[in-house]
Amino acid sequence: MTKKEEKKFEHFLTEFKTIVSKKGFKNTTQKDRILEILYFSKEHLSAEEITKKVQVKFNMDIGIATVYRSLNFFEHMNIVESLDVGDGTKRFEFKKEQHHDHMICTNCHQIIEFSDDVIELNQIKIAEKNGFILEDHIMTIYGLCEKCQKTLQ
Amino acid sequence: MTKKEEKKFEHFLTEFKTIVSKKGFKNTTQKDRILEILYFSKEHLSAEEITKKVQVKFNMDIGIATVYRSLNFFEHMNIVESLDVGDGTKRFEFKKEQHHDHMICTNCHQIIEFSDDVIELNQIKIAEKNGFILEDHIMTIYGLCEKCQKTLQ
DNA sequence: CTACTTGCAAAAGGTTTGCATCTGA
DNA sequence: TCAGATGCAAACCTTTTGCAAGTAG
Repeated sequence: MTKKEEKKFEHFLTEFKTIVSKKGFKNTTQKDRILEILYFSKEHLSAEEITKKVQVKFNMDIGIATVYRSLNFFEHMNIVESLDVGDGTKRFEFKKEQHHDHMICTNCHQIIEFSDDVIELNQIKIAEKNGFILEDHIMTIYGLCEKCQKTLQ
Repeated sequence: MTKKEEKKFEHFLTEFKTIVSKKGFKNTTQKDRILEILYFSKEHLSAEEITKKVQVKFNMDIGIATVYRSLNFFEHMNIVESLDVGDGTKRFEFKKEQHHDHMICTNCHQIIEFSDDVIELNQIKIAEKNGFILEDHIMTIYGLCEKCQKTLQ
């Protein structure tokens, strides 16, 4: 990761911790580390993977329960979102500024991210039409990726 | 359910059982009953709910393992699909002719079905653009339904 | 007959919870 | 100081699996 990205993260973290304090929660090293792993991860991580990455990168052992509790906390704080890939575990990712959706290979579980304005717009329309207050949405396309198409031939 | 719907189901079941036989699998009363419950259910059912409904409607006890195995079998046969509502259980529904997506209330977990041609079309485009062979897709919108908007005020 | 199914109970696997201890503010 | 956070282990829940017995074709 570049110096610039690091700065960006540090800035985000400082701001986030202020909000946490204001809401009466406490900032801890554990939360910081988990967040840092999520922030810089290009993959969607499971709780167990996060635990391991924290151990490797920061030489710090965190209880898996703490990881789950932090993840739920971050989800409530709306800075992390979870995703069901269909491999039996919940996976988490840092919520980027711009929304995106996922395309998942049913064979190798590889995840490709994409975003599409037309779909975004239509989701809003549909929610309105049904009287829903839109909170979030998941659009996941399942299929065979190019690599697996060849492998399975 | 009307007589006409019953006829339709019987016809479907006969046809499906022929395919099952051809593929070398066996037809059983258990599978028939589970399928009948799914076919006529307006809700998306969990394995446990299906087990209970079979017991009530047909006065027949089915092991939960059998229900799960049948459900997986039906999914492979492409006549049933599963859905993650976010309440900790997998839910199943009979695959209707026309595809539809789901809008789920994050408070009461009520499910509204909808379909939207624009979204369907764009999914195909996105899959193509990324070299995926489209198999399936999930489009789920999360929000607060009208009822819960009032309740939570 | 015999390969596929079922049912039971045990196992598995992910996630949550109770509780004593610790710690940030 | 003390409410919130952590870590451990146990508990929970849903789903899967091994195996002996049953049954469709």
